[in-house]
Amino acid sequence: MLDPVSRVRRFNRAVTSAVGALDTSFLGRGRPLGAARVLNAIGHGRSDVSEVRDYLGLDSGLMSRLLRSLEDEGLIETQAHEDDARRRVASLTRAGKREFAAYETLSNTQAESLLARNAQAEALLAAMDLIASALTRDRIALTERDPRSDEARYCLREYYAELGRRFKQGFDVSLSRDPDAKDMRRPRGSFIVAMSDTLPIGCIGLKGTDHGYAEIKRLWVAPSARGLGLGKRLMDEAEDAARTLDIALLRLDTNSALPEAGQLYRTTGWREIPRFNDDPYPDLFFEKRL
Amino acid sequence: MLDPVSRVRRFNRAVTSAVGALDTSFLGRGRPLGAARVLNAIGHGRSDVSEVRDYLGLDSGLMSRLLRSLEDEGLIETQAHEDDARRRVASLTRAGKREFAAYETLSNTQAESLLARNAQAEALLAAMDLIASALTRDRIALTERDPRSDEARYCLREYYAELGRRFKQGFDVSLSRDPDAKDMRRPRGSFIVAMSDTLPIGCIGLKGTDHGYAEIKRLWVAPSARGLGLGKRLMDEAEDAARTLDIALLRLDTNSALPEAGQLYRTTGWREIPRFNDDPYPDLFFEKRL
DNA sequence: AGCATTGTCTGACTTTAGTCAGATACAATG
DNA sequence: CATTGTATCTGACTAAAGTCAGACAATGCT
Repeated sequence: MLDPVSRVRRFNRAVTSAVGALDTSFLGRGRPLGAARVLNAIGHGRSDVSEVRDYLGLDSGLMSRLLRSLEDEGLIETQAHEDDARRRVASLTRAGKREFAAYETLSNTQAESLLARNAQAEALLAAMDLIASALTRDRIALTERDPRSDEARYCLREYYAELGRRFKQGFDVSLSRDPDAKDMRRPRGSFIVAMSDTLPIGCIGLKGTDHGYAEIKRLWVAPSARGLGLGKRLMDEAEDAARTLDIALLRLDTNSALPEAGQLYRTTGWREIPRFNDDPYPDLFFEKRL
Repeated sequence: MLDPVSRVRRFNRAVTSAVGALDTSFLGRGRPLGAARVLNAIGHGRSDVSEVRDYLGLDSGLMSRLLRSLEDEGLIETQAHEDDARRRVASLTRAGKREFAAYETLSNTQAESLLARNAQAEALLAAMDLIASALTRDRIALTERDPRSDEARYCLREYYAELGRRFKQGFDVSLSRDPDAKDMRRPRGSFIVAMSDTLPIGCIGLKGTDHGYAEIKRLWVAPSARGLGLGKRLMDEAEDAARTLDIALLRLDTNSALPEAGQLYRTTGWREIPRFNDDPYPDLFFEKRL
């Protein structure tokens, strides 16, 4: 009843019935669930037939029939892939887009009503983020993004907000050496965002300089994604990016108010060095040779 | 991507595939899901056929056939209900108990592996409790329990622990006027536990005295279940219990370090009165005439 | 060019889930 | 004791999901 396993299982039961309710609402549009799922997968940008099939785990025969039934309804069109005529690419027709939008509205409405029913919506959302990150930890994708992209800017905002909370004196980005976006773009550098499904949950910047080394900047992991080893993965990815850019020496600065960061650097081959810049915030400096 | 609705939907997707995986693992025992669900419902103590049918939402014809197939497998036996021969009662055979235990092991193993994969298991469990409570808020059952039952004692332990955290001077139950269990049993009083599925998430005690009034004691709501109006429901239930016991006057004491409690009393017809006991912890005293 | 491989489609099939209209046996009621 | 109601069961049906073996065309490889 009260042990951890029971609590997980209670959660499973609660969530199973909630998920079942969403499935049921999807049936309200007069189409079997299988066809609805294919339509939605296509609507969400999975145009390649084999991609949809893998995503939904369908047999190729079944997949083909579901496509046919959606075609008969006039909701999708398929054509051969331009590079490989064996592969087929599906797209929504005008009617298909309308139908997809109707499913989106259903999903959004049920999500909104869940939030509206709940007084402590922010706590609920934080709990959902945490669980979703834990469940999809094997599917966290590290992707190179432009440092000015929505995803990157979301991460940076969250990162600055967290520094503001953790530094006694707060954090004002204009006082810090804010790296120029172009220093974190290839070929000078790189910016990597960790995506869990559609949510950015971590980032790291590799900032090129003219001093014979590159800097690691803006390493951030969302609170909901801590404990998954994501910081290490981001760091490894940034080091790989540095190697592809023929960068042999990395430096970074950090603050002793972020002990978990210092710990990570010390255990992954970084060496503490004297201060190498005049940024007012950091008080710890590291270097690593690749 | 980052708005509340997207976060809920990301959670839904993450959880759908995790839950789907559990269903799939249940298929590994060579039995359709429907039959497995019936077997598990019976294993969990739902012996009455109509009870299982309601719980699983099955048509009576389908239910009958699933029972038959489990009987053919030698996993269950059915017999007429002893008070009403129309109703049937199902029970597991020896082989059925083994099979049920195997399903339990599957569920437990997957729950354990989820926890084991995760460094921050306690945070994950807290998030799961919160979400499960929010999703099942319409199914929270208030049930009278013996104050010495496992469920009641779990609630009281949690209650004392919370007081210890919230009182500056801590909380030592031996210094407080700990109500005797028999004062919170009928006919002198009552003890009510709020159950969400199998988890106790709140409690309240009605303690009989010999002074012409009864006291409300040990009103507690689990952190994961706050914001659902559960405190008010527990209080209403305790007042109802008092009425059935012909108690006309209620008193309670509380502490100003628990502002949400004082707020609840003030808005539900309680009147502040002078101190009526010498317990060292409370500093606020209320009375309500029924 | 010849041959194996790949991606999709078709037809024939099975299993699972679910519906619905009686049939049957028992219980409650006046 | 007849009537009405209730719980379950049976038979006949449908829809949906899934499986499997081959067909077919395009592609890749030697």
